[in-house]
Amino acid sequence: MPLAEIKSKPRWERRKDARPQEVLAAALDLFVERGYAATRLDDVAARAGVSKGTLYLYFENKEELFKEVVRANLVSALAEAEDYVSHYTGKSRDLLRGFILRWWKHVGETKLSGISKLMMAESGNFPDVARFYHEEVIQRSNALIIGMLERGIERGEFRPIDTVNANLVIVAPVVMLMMWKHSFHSCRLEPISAPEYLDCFLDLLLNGLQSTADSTPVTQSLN
Amino acid sequence: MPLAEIKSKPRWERRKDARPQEVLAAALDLFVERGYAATRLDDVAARAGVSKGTLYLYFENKEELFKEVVRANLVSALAEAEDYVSHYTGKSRDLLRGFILRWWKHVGETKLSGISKLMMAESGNFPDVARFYHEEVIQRSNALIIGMLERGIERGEFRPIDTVNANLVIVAPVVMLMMWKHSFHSCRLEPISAPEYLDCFLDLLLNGLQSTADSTPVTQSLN
DNA sequence: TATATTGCTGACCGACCGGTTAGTAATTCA
DNA sequence: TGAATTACTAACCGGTCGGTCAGCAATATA
Repeated sequence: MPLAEIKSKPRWERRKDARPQEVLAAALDLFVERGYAATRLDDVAARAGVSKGTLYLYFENKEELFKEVVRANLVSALAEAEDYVSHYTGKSRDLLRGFILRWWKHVGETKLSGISKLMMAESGNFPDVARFYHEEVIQRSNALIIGMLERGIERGEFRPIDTVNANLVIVAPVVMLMMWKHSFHSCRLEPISAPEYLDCFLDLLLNGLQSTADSTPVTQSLN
Repeated sequence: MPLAEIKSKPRWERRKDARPQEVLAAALDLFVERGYAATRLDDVAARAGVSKGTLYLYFENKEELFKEVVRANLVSALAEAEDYVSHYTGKSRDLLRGFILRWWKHVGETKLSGISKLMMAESGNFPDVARFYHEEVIQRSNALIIGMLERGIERGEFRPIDTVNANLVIVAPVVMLMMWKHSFHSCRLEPISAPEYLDCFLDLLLNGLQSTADSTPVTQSLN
């Protein structure tokens, strides 16, 4: 019914307010699927249901679009995590476990994990984006984890260790899990089971951290 | 002295035997520096001191060139590691520590770490290369580490744990260290100290693995 | 020195992609 | 209803890059 359609529907609509959100959503999808460099703005536009020119009405260029995607998703998730940690009153090991499991739930097992993967993968080729991400996400997350480790050591719950390096060692398995999800998925016959992997990791980690003064057994649980 | 040069030097030489090695060396450098997709064959050719056309005399295309780089470097290093492990007779914890430190020395702290990073970063966009790397490198390395964990558990040196997931958890900090070297180096004021990081990691890991039956203290050393 | 062989060059092709802009059509307002 | 406004489109531009190929020049041979 081409004739009817011409009457009923305009070829496109003016929707100034809704466009930015729709573009951000499309961009998130594609950046996660293909990475930064390999994402074509033509495709972002198509998925958002607009033409490429429209992107440039709302975003300065590819880099700024990407930054907005990060701000709208990861930075906000990080703020929530900071809130969670600062209000926690229980044992340090439960705080650390809780933080890691929550981070996995809110980032790792969602699309957002693709952003972390992408940054590890491509920051070398895009120093400006790298600096932005390092300041807005990485440094804040590092401070958070180091703080938790210091808390545990001060309270005699953790062995005294090198917190700066331990932070990196702790982050590594979580980031790697996110990366695997987005890298060799086409090769692995059975994908990694995140709950089992995290159980195994937390078991090793918390046993490795435990102070000899604190003889409470390290229990495992996913909540 | 352009006139003298014309007499003394030909504009180029025929060196059929040396070319492939020189191209492989140049390709390794550039793949490590920029990643797979971002490496231009024109640049590889320039660094190898030949024209782009020459690359195609010795390698079918970009993908095959990359595979040859991997074979000539990583696959051979892996074969040596397999040899080391199969001939080891001491304690499992020392075997595991020795394996990790050797891997760091032979791969992590050399250019080769860039290849591991590159594969994590781009395998999603190049499924054929991913499959090749998964079969030639990842699966073999997994088998090696799982074997060491089983050895430790059988001998009562390690707690009985989920070896498949533990393998991934153990690899993660090492791979991440390799990746950091090639990703946010432009942001970090002081780069991560690999020896301290690995010390911290091995301390946490070996304490986390230790069986209660085996009360020998976990000592630290870098050799 | 003349001829044959072949390693190598570099100009070229076509597809791709970030970014621009002239023009068009949906909407608003008098 | 007509004019003014502006959100939006689509064709276009310049630069890039993997891959090709006709021809040239370095070597081998005689």
